[in-house]
Amino acid sequence: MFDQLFKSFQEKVTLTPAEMELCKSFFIPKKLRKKQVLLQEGDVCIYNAFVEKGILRSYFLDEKGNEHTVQFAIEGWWITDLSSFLTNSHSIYTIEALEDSELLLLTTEAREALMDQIPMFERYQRLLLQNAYIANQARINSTLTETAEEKFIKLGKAYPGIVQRVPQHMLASYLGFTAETLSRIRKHLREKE
Amino acid sequence: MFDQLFKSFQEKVTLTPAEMELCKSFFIPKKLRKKQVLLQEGDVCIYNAFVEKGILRSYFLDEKGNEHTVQFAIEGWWITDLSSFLTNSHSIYTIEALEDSELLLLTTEAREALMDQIPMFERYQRLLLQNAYIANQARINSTLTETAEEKFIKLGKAYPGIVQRVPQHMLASYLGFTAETLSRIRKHLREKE
DNA sequence: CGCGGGTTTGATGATGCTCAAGCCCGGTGG
DNA sequence: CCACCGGGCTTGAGCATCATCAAACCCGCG
Repeated sequence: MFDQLFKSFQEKVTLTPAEMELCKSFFIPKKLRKKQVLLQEGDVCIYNAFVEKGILRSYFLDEKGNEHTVQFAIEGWWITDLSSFLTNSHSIYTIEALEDSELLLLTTEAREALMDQIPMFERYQRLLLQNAYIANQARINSTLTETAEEKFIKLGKAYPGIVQRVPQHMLASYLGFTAETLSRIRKHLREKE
Repeated sequence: MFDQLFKSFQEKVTLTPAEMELCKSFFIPKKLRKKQVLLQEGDVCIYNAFVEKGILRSYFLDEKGNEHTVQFAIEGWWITDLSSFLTNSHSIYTIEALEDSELLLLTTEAREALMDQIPMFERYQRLLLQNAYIANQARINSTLTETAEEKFIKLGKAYPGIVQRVPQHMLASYLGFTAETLSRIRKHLREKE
């Protein structure tokens, strides 16, 4: 149940066995079926979710009704609406499971308590935030400099696990173009070889 | 000299007068003339810079030689290449002054020391990072959903201080389009009224 | 006064979007 | 077991937005 989580800890910080044991009590295990929703647009996001198994995504709708995927999260990743979670504001995002999934949830209070009791957990959280910030910066640069085809190729290289497990139109909405465009890109790549 | 910095502290956390006094010794005051460079592409970013006076920007060049502005920073803002600063990697960005400016610099070591000695400073840093993350998320959403004209209007509303003080082509490169397009957008907005 | 960076304007073109239709395939109910 | 349904993917035609390239203009500064 906590395999992926502890693996994630160990990649960034060092926790004692006692601390790991203590951790367990703060997380709420939760299973989601495919298409079930963890956070509904308009609600306040009260959970930081860690994915033990499965795959989720967050997305929002613009005024024209177009879907924009913000993030995917597979095993070993965190997902939440940080803006809503941190400021208790209403979220514009929806977070849903794309496969049957197993999560470990952390409420705001549990997170604060953990940071108080285990200093290394605060460090872990800060490192996560730093990495997320840097990844977002890279994503902005990518939208400014790359063509649709380059973005898709890069995504495939960076996250092959995601490209294979997710419907095409969601990849397209993540990369910032339409499903039709992605279809044509794939055709073009096929014809190249 | 520290007016803007202490103002920024007070907006986010509470420091005792003694802590404020202690802080001062960790910062390195630095003046930059217009067009002078704080961080050169290829170097490792060793400073977190706080702007007391003036205005700076960070930018990078893509393979075609096009300039992309990443961030502007006016009085009361921080600017750095966080990715390079935190991981000691070579920066792809250049940071330069757009006007004669006065900065307060924080090295990696000074930052760590301050976080050790003043817990509220660590909280302040975390809040900055959170805000930066949220702002980046909003910027990504904006590029996905808005037209060039909408982006420009929004920028004017959000940061009128920047729009007035910065050359047009830098605004365009920040917003993700060309100087010619921005010129046409401005013409269009003029003709509307 | 002349230079040069920044901005404007015009003509043309590429990239990706929209709308519409057809196809493929897996799931469901008769 | 088959027919049907529907979601997702593909394909095509026309179109909108913005980029590119080139020229002219404007204006502050040396």
